[in-house]
Amino acid sequence: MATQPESSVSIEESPRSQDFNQPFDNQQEDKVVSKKRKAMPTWQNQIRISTENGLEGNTDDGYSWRKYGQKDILGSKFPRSYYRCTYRYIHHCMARKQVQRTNEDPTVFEITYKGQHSCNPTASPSAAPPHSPEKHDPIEQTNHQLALPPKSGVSTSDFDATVPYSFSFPSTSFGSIENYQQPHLLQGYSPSFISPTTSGSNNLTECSSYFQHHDDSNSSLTFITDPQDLSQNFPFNNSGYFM
DNA sequence: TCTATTTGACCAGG
DNA sequence: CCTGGTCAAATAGA
Repeated sequence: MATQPESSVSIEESPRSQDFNQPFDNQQEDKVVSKKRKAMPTWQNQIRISTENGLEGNTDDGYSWRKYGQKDILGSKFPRSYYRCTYRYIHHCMARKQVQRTNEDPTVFEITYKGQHSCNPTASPSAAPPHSPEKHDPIEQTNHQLALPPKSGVSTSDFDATVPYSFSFPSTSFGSIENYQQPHLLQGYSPSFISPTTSGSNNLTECSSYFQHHDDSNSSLTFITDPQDLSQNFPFNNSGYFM
């Protein structure tokens, strides 16, 4: 049974009192429910899904995401999906992703990435060959609203590569996921903070665990793509958000 | 059978 | 008080 990832869960993750457990009974609630949940890099990306080709709809950035929740956002016509790295407990990958379809343009998906990946992308050839003709990517599941006709055509990725984080998705060139680079800003931070104790497995991937610093004011690693950049995609409001 | 997804409820922050 | 975010249990699919 030790093979089950759950074992790790019980060890790493403490049972969060939720139903009928008093949070006061904990003896080490010191870190339980950390007060500061922020202090993590956050950047947004807008992915436009061409109605003619769902290729862009492939929000898969090369990592394995597991949906852990969906909530309706006030003012948003579509619910927001919450994803977290599949290897959260395996590699302490606290990377999360939020996908929300814009209210005005259902073809545009606003993906908000939170945290950095401490695991390697699933670029494994055994998992997804670069020549994958077409994978049934569930897009954003909730496509019942607007079924995008699957079609194999040219991908007109209008995605702005203005982002300083080389966040260009393999739109036209599939298979070059390896050059997927995350904001190197992390490197400039305190990468010396590693937890070799638990993930002592085999440094298959250096954990650039930024984790939470003592700071929570605003000097955190919160960086978002230039608001102006968003304006280009969102003529609705230059405030950075629609509506 | 296992894994991923779904849905509801709970909690914390503003 | 309301909204957003997360977890946990149940269900579906492979």
